Amino acid sequence: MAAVELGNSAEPQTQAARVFDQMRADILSCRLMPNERLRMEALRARYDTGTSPIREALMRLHAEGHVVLEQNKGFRVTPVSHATLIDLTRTRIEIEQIALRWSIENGDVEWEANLLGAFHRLSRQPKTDPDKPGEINEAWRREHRTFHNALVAACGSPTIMNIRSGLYDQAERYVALSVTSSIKARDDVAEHELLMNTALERDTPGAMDAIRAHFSATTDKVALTVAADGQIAGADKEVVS
Amino acid sequence: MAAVELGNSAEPQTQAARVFDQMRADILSCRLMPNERLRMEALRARYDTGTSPIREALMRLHAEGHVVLEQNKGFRVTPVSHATLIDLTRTRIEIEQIALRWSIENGDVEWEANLLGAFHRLSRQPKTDPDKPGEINEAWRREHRTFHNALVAACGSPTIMNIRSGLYDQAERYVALSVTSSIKARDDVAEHELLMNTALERDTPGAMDAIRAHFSATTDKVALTVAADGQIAGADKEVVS
DNA sequence: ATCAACAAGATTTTCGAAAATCTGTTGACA
DNA sequence: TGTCAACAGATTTTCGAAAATCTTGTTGAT
Repeated sequence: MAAVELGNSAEPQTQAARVFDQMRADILSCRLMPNERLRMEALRARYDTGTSPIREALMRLHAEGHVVLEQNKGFRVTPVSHATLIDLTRTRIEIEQIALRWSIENGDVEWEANLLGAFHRLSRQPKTDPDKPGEINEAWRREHRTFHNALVAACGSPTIMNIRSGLYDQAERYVALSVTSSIKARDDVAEHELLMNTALERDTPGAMDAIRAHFSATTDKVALTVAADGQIAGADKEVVS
Repeated sequence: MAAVELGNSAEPQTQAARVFDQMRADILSCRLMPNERLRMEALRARYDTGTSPIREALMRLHAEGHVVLEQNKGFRVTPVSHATLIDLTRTRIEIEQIALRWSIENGDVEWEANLLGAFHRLSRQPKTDPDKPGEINEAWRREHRTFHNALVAACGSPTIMNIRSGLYDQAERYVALSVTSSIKARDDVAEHELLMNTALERDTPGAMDAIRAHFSATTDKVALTVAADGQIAGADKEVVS
């Protein structure tokens, strides 16, 4: 009766967990657009499973703030707004500063080594996809996340790390919305290098400034895409199977 | 089959939502003890509903960190530990400082008035239950929460407020564990008054110190109850119907 | 005496249909 | 012509049983 128990990656997963992961990825990458209605029937077809796992996944996504829910009116992908983006950024700056401050205090040689490695890998990745220009390079996104994780990895507080990754997820959605816009410009590498160097030199005030600058710059770019008043183009539509 | 449809407060609720609220309250107050196993059958009996609503509620509680889940081995109330309490407190101090700092910057007359009112109501509540000494006064707990909310109500950041209330919930569980211990001692009123006054005077540095002191003091009391190494007495048991 | 394999029991997880709820439209009445 | 009530269709929510999975206790071989 032994299923594929081997170590592909994480096969022995429950249905609901699989749907949760996939759906979450779909939302964060905006394959499911903000404010899009999520109908049971459509989702069941899309993820090929029963209603219970779908419902469970939606409930978890709801608790994490990725979908909203109205009584007996079903689920929607959490809408985006200019105000939310501003608030999110402001908060992220604060949280990230805490994490980095603690990381600088606690970081050991291992942390330094990992950080250097993560920066190197990131700096060698092109930001835009070589094949499909205008789209973001998937590998770059992975390395970018890894770099920022490495930066605060030594912070030593699971609670802060949890909060931080939740906020990172939220922000990722806004970035995904803006990929169609111009991606080029802006010297990311220099910003990341500054972050790394101030951290390695244990220059806490400098690192705090670098964090603020980096996040502000990112947001300014993204904010252009999200209309100051309301919705994003393409929302309100149904699930695309 | 018609249940109690009357309008106590917010009746027209979905089953799962009701179970979620009740169960959450049971966990935060430690009527469901840390690390306690949560069996479907027992929960269905306890909350008088089907498996689906229970499962949904558990999933949401899982996402909020109130229960943990192992593949095909069911759910447990999230365990407590000394280390977690320390980390939680450290983080709460930082978050609360941010919220209060912003609140002091943005607070208007309305905010000041509410804060004064909340403090007054809190100061007039006895901390221990007049009937059952040794147990915390339910009204006091409500007013206490209200006061701390009022303190940061003007912070203007939904994101920070969300994070904050999540941490408050987590902490509440630890406080509930320690109620059986000595509650008396320690001049809460003075601490809260100091918090209020520094805030009203827009003395941000003073308020930051007051926050740190207040949270540290609370935790020191609670920490005595949670063994430095491991579990709390009475855990590991089953659901008590 | 120790360990592995097996079987019975208990528990979680999933499914599909039934029940409850909401939305939009039609038609009657003022 | 405008308002309201009732109906029909669509959707969410719940239930109870079936399927899959894990745990525990027993047997048999080394």
